[in-house]
Amino acid sequence: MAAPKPIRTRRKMQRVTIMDVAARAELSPSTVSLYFRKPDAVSAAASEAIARAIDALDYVPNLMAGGLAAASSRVVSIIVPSVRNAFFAETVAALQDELGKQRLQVMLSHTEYKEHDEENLVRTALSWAPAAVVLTGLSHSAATRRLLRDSKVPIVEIWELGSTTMDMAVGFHHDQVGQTAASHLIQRGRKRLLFLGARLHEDRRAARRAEGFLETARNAPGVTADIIQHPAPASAEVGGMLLNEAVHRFPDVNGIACSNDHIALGVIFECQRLGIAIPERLSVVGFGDLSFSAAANPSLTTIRPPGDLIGKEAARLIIARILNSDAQPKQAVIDTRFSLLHRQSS
Amino acid sequence: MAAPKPIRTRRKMQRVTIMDVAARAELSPSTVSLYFRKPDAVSAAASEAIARAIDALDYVPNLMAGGLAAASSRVVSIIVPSVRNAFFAETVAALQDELGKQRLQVMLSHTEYKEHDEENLVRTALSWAPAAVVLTGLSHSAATRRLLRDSKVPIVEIWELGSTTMDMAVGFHHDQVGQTAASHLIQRGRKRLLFLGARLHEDRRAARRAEGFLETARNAPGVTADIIQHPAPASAEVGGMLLNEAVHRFPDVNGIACSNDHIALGVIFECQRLGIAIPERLSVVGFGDLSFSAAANPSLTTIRPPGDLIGKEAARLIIARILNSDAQPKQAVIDTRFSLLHRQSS
DNA sequence: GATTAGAATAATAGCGCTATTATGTAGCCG
DNA sequence: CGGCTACATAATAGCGCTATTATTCTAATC
Repeated sequence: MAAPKPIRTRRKMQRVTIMDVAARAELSPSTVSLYFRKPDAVSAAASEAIARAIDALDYVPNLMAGGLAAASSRVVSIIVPSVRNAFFAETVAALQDELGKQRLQVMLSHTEYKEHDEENLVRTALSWAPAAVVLTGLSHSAATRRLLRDSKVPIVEIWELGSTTMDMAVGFHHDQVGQTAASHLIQRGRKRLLFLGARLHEDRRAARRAEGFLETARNAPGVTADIIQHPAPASAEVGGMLLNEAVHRFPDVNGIACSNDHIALGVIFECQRLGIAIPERLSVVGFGDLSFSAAANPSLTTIRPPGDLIGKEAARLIIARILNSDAQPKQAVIDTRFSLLHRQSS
Repeated sequence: MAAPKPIRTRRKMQRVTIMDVAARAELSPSTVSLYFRKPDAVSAAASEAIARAIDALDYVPNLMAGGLAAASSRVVSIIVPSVRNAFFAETVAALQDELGKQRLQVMLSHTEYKEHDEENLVRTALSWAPAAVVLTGLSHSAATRRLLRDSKVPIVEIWELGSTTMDMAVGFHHDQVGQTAASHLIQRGRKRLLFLGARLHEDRRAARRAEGFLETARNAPGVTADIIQHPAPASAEVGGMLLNEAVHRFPDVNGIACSNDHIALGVIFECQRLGIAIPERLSVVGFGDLSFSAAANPSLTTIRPPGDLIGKEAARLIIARILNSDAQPKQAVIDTRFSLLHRQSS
């Protein structure tokens, strides 16, 4: 007489699995799986039976099991400096919209401008065997680069263009933004220029805009230019403080470019308080074209970065790469440019 | 003579697995797994050997395999109306900071205020066996509720409080915001009040603020109040348009509450253009205390919702629930309140 | 020094799904 | 009408990890 077989293992589990669906539809699990992955390969009758079973059982697929079996997931990992920042929020939103259409999920992380955190975030991102990784900017640690290269995952670097690219990139040249701002102010007859910047020590892209600005301004005959900066994140309050410092240190200033529109808005308000006429006595150029810029008084001349387009193009590259996964991956660099919106403030 | 055994299956795989690490450290995979999950249970010598092996091999754990085996993941799924919206961006950032400390990953989705999309997003979220789900607001479809209830996953509803809660909630009462704005204007001696709102048909929380405003205003003796709205999302531009409509339709208006600070900013700019003195002829109250509100000219009286605190508290509840997963889950409702910041505009 | 609790490590058995291969079944041709 | 292709479905064998159970190995006790 055999000893009663003891129940040995007890495992947690999903309530409804693909096996339950298959049983109810009187088909094999393989066919149900196929129904999800390649619906066209399943007959109409089978499809209907499966759909009914799914509905009746309220089946929710387990994407972790699927991803493990397929050795890949439908997750796209996005790492931005900050979600609080309207620029990146716009790009993230666009990415999510476009990727969502292909049933790709967004996993979001932010570095809060601490670049050395990026490696950990990338490591965690790769733990999910993502379909692609989106990074902000071009400067990444050697370890981060190695991790990503070894993983063979498609990479898109966004919001900045430069000389090197890991895989794909979508963005624009920030030094050109600074150059454009300077050129515009000079064209408006301004000779004493300032760049007001926030957090330039951490925000490399803003720093590059400042450099481009200075370069163009100092190469122009009869024009002088300087940078005034503040370590805090950009805000209207910081903009007001910077404007005060500007008129104190450089009373003859007549052209100002700001690292972004928050700063510029602060400048506008502070000039109203100080009775400095814009644009008569002082021309102001911003960066960002934020939601308030066109409605400001005076309306703000600004340089608009195509945050939305960056997201859309990045998504397009990712999707193209995924659909063409057998083909030789080819590098892609998309320069989205930017546009100067000339309004009342200059 | 046996036929040569043909190679049958070929599978994609991770380059370095926990088995490789174990082999290199001359330990079993179990011990390596333990090293990750309960480091204290592994001897110092073993820990060191494992750490060395991980480093040498550049091992990246596969969280999908881990999640599948453990029947749970370290993902927290967050569903907000819009990441473009500074309010939610702040909360998402705070959540991410706090959850990140516990090695919990954020998976983000947005509905763009289309409530009927929420069910699909929740379904996808649940496919990852998340450790928790965070939803915005209290109104969810019956199917969404059922999905979530059946999943037994901890739920936190944020940014709104009301009579019912699915599981846990962190937020405040939006009708009280409207009441506070109205009371404040009345206290400042204003009798002809307006609420300027954007997208009230989709943004239920803004609509509730409007209701609260109207209720309090109309219950006050000698006070009249109306709502003017615009279907577009809130922006300074819309604010300017609404102010124009306001002074046209109600020339005697002397107190305005706005559905948020973008609207209020537009009102301020438009009043500057029209020569309407704030606060002498018109008092303005906003909602949000956005980055520009304190720096505006005049500085904007506004009601500050604690977006950051909401994120922190939500994270706290989630972490507490996860750490106490064996205990009876207990409902929790946290009223974060909000605060009126009295500045120059009223 | 035999006994044993406790700590550390190892073996075992899947988690739920997909990719691959195998099988069955029509449809078509010479 | 045998044989072949194309299509639909099923069987098979894991993906890389964790939870459980089993086995050591140490250290403490009498």
